[in-house]
Amino acid sequence: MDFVGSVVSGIATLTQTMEDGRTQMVGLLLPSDFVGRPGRNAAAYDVVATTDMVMCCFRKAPFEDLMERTPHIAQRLLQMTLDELDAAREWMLVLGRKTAREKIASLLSIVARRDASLNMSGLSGAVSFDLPLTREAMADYLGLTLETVSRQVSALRKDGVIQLEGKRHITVPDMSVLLEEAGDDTDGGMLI
Amino acid sequence: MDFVGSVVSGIATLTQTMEDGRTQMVGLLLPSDFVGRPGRNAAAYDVVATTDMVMCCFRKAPFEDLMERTPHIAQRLLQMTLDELDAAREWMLVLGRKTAREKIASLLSIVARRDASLNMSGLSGAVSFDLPLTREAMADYLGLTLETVSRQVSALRKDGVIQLEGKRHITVPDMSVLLEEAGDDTDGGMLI
DNA sequence: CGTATTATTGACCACTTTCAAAGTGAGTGG
DNA sequence: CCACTCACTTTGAAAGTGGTCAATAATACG
Repeated sequence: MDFVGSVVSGIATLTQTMEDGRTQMVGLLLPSDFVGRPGRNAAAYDVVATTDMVMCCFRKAPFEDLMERTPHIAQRLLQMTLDELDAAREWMLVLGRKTAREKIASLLSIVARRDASLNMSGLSGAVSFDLPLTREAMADYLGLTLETVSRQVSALRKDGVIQLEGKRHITVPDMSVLLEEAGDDTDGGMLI
Repeated sequence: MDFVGSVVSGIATLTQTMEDGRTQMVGLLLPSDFVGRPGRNAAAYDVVATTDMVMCCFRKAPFEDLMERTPHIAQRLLQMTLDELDAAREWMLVLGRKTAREKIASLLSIVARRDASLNMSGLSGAVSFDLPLTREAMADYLGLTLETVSRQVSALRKDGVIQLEGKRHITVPDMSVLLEEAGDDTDGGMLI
């Protein structure tokens, strides 16, 4: 990669893969996210677009020069990287300690939260959104098999925590129930 | 936390905990590591010293002023944070996709590698080091129970992959065997 | 309409956890 | 010096969660 850039539209995934094919998603690139490592030459993971994408790219050398001359760019990148680090570490808790059902609920709350902040719709009352991932992608994100993902999504539906229209459109009648299922704090904290 | 700083000696852990007590270690702070988030007020996780420690601290406000006036500090912190992000993401693969035995082997190789680079000893031939963690801390790091950790350490010993002297001192007769067990690439890549 | 992709469901099994008991070793005080 | 305690570790047996393999269903697309 001899460029860096930022996502304008579309979705990409960051994944790591073992020799025998096991793969783990380690990040999701959404509009406004930054791509690339200033000061690095090798990309540590696979970056795969899952939809058509538009990106705004810069050649790396000129970008690094710009960074030398404009200190606030490095400071801004530092803030963004710290946010990514927080997200990665939160995900480590999900991967290491949560049950399959809690993992699904965690993923759905994250997507719901992001969707709400994007549409300026609140999180009180019913929340409705599209899942941008296949069952297999969800499995790779959550460290599960796609069969387990399918089963747990069905279980959450049977228990009334979520409603499905088609395969991908999800309605959450009561966010606090979903958060309870995710094992997160029910009360407070929800600053979108 | 109204200060930032850097570890001089000793070891601390970063952990996240759920209400019901399940905990996941999300990072290890070793000598030379940086602690704190310039530009943030709240710490997202628990920081716990597991040994006596010496740290070199700065009050946050003056440090942030210094960062404004010395661009290279932000650039250096960006590099360090990118390294931490890479480590966190590599660990996501371990947590999400590896078996208990592979997790143990992965942890041991990381400690061995760190130890080797610290002592300038190579990784060819037998490698010997102290584990700075209890079984419980290993379990929290790996997303396992301490019983499973104990069983898998015993299994690796029975299979001759490692040798134990006491509970904490480990000898690896052949690093490539351990790396094989970790599910990592055996060949190449080992630049310490 | 047929094929390919994605998703659901079932049966069975393996791995990890849970619960319980016993072992080890360092440090303390009689 | 030895028994005692406490923290850490090992080991066993039973239970449960998620994985594997396999068949079926739904959906999209040519």
